[in-house]
Amino acid sequence: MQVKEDTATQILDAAERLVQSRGFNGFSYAHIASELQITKAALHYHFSGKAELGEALIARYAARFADALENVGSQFKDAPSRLNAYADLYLEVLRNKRMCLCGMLAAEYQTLPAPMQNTVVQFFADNETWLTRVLEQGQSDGTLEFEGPPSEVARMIVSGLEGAMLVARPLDDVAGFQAVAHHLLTGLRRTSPDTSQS
Amino acid sequence: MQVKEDTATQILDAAERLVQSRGFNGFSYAHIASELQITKAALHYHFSGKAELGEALIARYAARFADALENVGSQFKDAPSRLNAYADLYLEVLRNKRMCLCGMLAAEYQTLPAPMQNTVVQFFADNETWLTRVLEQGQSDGTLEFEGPPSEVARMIVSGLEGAMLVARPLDDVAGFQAVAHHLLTGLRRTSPDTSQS
DNA sequence: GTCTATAGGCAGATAGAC
DNA sequence: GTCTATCTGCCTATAGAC
Repeated sequence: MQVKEDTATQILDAAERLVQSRGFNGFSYAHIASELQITKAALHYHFSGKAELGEALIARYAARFADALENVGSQFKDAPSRLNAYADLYLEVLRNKRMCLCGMLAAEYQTLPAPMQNTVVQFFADNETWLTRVLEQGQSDGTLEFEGPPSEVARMIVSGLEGAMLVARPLDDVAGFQAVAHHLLTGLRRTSPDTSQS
Repeated sequence: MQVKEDTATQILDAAERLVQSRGFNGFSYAHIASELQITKAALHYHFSGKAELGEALIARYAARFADALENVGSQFKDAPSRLNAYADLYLEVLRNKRMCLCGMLAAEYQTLPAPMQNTVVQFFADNETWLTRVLEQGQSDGTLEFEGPPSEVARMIVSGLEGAMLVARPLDDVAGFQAVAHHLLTGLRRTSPDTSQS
């Protein structure tokens, strides 16, 4: 592994952390420049403008997330385990004291350049598609049980996890996030521990 | 009712709408001024700075929300109805194409002045307290059934609704929000409609 | 209460040297 | 690739007239 990443990657890393903690309207080229000890002008060499940097940011994030989903799919075979692993992806982001990149951008949606808006929407659509398939799988093999269309439940999972991150950060309550994730997912398990009489 | 509200109220109304749609870092005094057809300087007469305006904004929003919760408590007596009415408060905000004020500020939390941060946290705490009481009531009288501490379920409801708003706005999908709210709340009802054979 | 005028700073961005 | 220097514009905020 190289000791130092290339500048473009360093810029993306810094920008990503800044957006996930402060929002797209809450950071500037000056923030990144001072952190990397280079000038603002140098940033423009790598990313022509803030909008282009933002697009690159979402593209990399979405690609990384897609990879993570693929890993989840290969490491876990049953639907409940896949859902747990999915929630753990969010948990790791929160542990780094960050909001989901696209969750943050969703809040600022109305102020974003159109290309960024479209990519944010695509991110949520892709997540729901993946979740829908997992839910259908669990419903078919009997490991999951729920009412209504799987796509609606998928939306509930995405919404619940995004909202749990959103609320957990001001409250500085990682355990609260985990509790919400647990409640969201255990409600879908067919083999609930012991709710009624055996 | 008066034909024209006083200027301070008009400013709060405009600022509220702007923050709920664009975020605290996504609007400026210039936006409000042009909307109300007055100058930026006039705004400073009513609210000395953006931070003070922000504090006033949350204070009014929280007071209004507290009133709404009181109304819900007096209009509906059983826990499931109260939860439905609670979710409808969020639905109305979304119908106006807005994000919950404190949900938006939660995203921008790290960039907010300290007094605003504290009030945002208080908002969520108050909501969870109210919901916890409703959940305890429903659990006692048997209209609700769930596992784990009521406070955790309260957190799940707040998180789920906030997240559902967050995601619904970019997707422009009010129906999706309603579906999520339905799934979140029906999972708590003891008398589920007809999940198994009759 | 609202205005004009302006201060002082930071934003995103560019030109051109090295 | 990175720099210095600079531009233009918008930001929050203030002074002082009306």
